[in-house]
This record gives sequence, structure tokens and C-alpha cells, in this order.
Amino acid sequence: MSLRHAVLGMLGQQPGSGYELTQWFDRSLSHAWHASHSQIYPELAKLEAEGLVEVIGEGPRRSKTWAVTQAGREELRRWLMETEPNRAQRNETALRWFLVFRLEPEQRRAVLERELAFVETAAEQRRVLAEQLDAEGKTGGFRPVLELGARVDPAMIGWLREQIEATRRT
Amino acid sequence: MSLRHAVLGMLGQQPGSGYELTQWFDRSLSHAWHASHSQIYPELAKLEAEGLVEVIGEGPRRSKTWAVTQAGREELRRWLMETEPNRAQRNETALRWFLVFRLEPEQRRAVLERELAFVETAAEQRRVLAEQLDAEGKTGGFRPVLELGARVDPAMIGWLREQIEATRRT
DNA sequence: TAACGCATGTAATACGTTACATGATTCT
DNA sequence: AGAATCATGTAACGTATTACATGCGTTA
Repeated sequence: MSLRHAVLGMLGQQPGSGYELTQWFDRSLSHAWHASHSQIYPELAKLEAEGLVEVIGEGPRRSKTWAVTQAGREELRRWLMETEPNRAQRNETALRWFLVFRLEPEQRRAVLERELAFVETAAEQRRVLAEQLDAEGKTGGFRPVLELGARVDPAMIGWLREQIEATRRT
Repeated sequence: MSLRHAVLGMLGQQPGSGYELTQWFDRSLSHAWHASHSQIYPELAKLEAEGLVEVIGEGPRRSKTWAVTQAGREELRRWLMETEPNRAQRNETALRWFLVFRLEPEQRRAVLERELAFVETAAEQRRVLAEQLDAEGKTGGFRPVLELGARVDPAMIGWLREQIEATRRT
């Protein structure tokens, strides 16, 4: 379970409300991790019960500002340094690109063309985002979120084109 | 939910038992999808109840050989062609590489060095595997499983080296 | 005949998504 | 006053992991 560590990391950078956390997940972390508010609020309650986060203020509309405690910081360090990363994760795109070869060439081409369109748009968006990050001087962890999370290896664009071409030769 | 479609795809390629399916997931598909037998057996039962797979034979040790029905093939086609891929998936590696910047340089270096070691080994294994696939004439979907699933963009190796170097300069 | 690998299943628990529900503040 | 957005929560359901449990067939 790494939702809690994502939360600890975000709040460690900057305290905030559950609502803000939800937005950060959607914005800066959306390619690497996703979590909706219905998961975040209960998780914050659990983290508080375990002493890993605490409320450091209350704002308008019943909002609470959460921050990481020392124990929380230590838990994040422990997770990063002492636990084995789970490398075997699900990748629906890889599964789909694997299974698409079960389709007849015509149908396969339709699917691959949709994928190509998506991947090209995503690559362009990523390029723009990368420039933005550069301009804002944001380095560090933003790069891997962009590169690993987007999962659009440019080399695969060529592969997609070849496969589309191949469906025309059969 | 795509476990069922992974199963339909595998059985569509070649009928087999639940046990064999588990192994195929571990071997050819491990980078793209993972499923253990405790998930696969109930799923086969459900798929049978829905008429998407059927038992076409029984072997020693109570083993059953499953195959996809016509309805199953159609369901796979429908999923590939008519459903929107879920692109927002979790990537623990990206999350870790993002959060590692919360650590002190010394600790960060230790983590990044472990990551580099893993990634270099994985890249080498992938190279060997790619050659094997080539030699066996396995093309098609195996390439994306290798490339997308492994999630080790070679460009990120350089990035890791830079970040490790950077921890020494502070 | 004992150990090992093949083969299948269930139960308990944890995690994630979608839907439901409600109240506070701001903007038009 | 009404709509939109901020803000928090719970419930129901579906999916995934880990642990438990058992029997068959082969090989040493």
C-alpha cells in the first residue's frame, strides 16, 4: 500500500487539506498515482490515529490543514529506504497492445490508429509540460513522473506506425 | 476490470488449464499484468457462467482444459475496440522517484543507487529477452509488453546517474 | 514411502471505485 | 435567490493479495 506514502510525501512538502491533496493528486501526480477524495479522507483519519499526521489548523468551511509529524517523516524514509519496490504492476496499455494481435488486420488497424493518435497527442502534451516545468525551475521528481508515468516511450511511436503499415500488407 | 480480457486473450491464443494460465501470466505477461491462481480460478468460473469460456477436456490431477467460446472472442473484440483504455494507472516507481527528493542527499543517494542497479540489470535482461524473442521469431505483442511493461526508459538511466552525481555536490 | 511439483479451490483481509449525502461560502 | 465551487464524509460494491487447505501423480 503506497497511498499513505504518497500522502505523507505530499503533506511533507506542504501542509494542506484533504481537498487540496485530492487536487494535487489530480494535477502534479496524476500520471504516477491516482486517488479520489473518498480514499483520501479515511486514509488521513487512519494516519492521524497512528500519529503520522496531525491537524495544524482549521480554515473556512470546516476544512482542516494537515501536516506530517516527525513519526510520519520517519515512516516515509523507512518506506523509501527499507522496503522493496513493487515492480510488477499492471499496465493496461501493454496488455491491450499485446492482445490486439488477436484481432483481424482491419480491426487491429482501427485500434492501433486510435492508440497512435492518443500517443502522439500525449507526447506533445508532455513536451509542453516539460518546457513549463523547466521554465518554472521545477526539477527533481517531476521529470520521472512525466517520463515514467506517461509511459509513452517515443520509440513505441515508430513501432505503432510499423504495425499499422503491416496490417495493410496482409 | 481487464483480468477477464487477459484470460480471454491467453486462452484465445491457446487453450489451457488454470494452472497453466497462472504460469503464462508469470512468464510472458509478468511485466504487463499479474494475477495469481486465487484470482484466476474464480474468474474462470465466472467466465464459464457467462458463456465466455468452456471446458474442452480434462487431464490428470483433476485438471480442466479451458477454451474461449465464440461469445468470448466477441467480448474480447468488443473490449479492445469499443472501450476506452484506462490510461491513469498507478506506477510505484514513478511515485518513489518523485518522493525520493524529500530525503537528505546521503539517503537519497543510497536509494537512487539501488534503483540504478535494478534498472541496469533490468535493461540488460530486457536486451537478452528481446534477442530471444527475435531468434524465436516472436513478434507482434511481445515487444510492447517488454518495452512498456518494464518501464525502464533508457533515457532515465542517464537521469538517475545525474541525480546521484548531484547528491555529491551538496 | 517420502518429498516434490502439479493442480484446484476457499476465506479473510485490504484496497479502490462509484454513488450517495450534506453543509459552507462565494459569485452572479 | 440560485448556481457553482469548496469541503468533507459514508456506503456499497468490485477487485486484489495473502493465507489456508487439500488431493493427485511422479520421481528419488
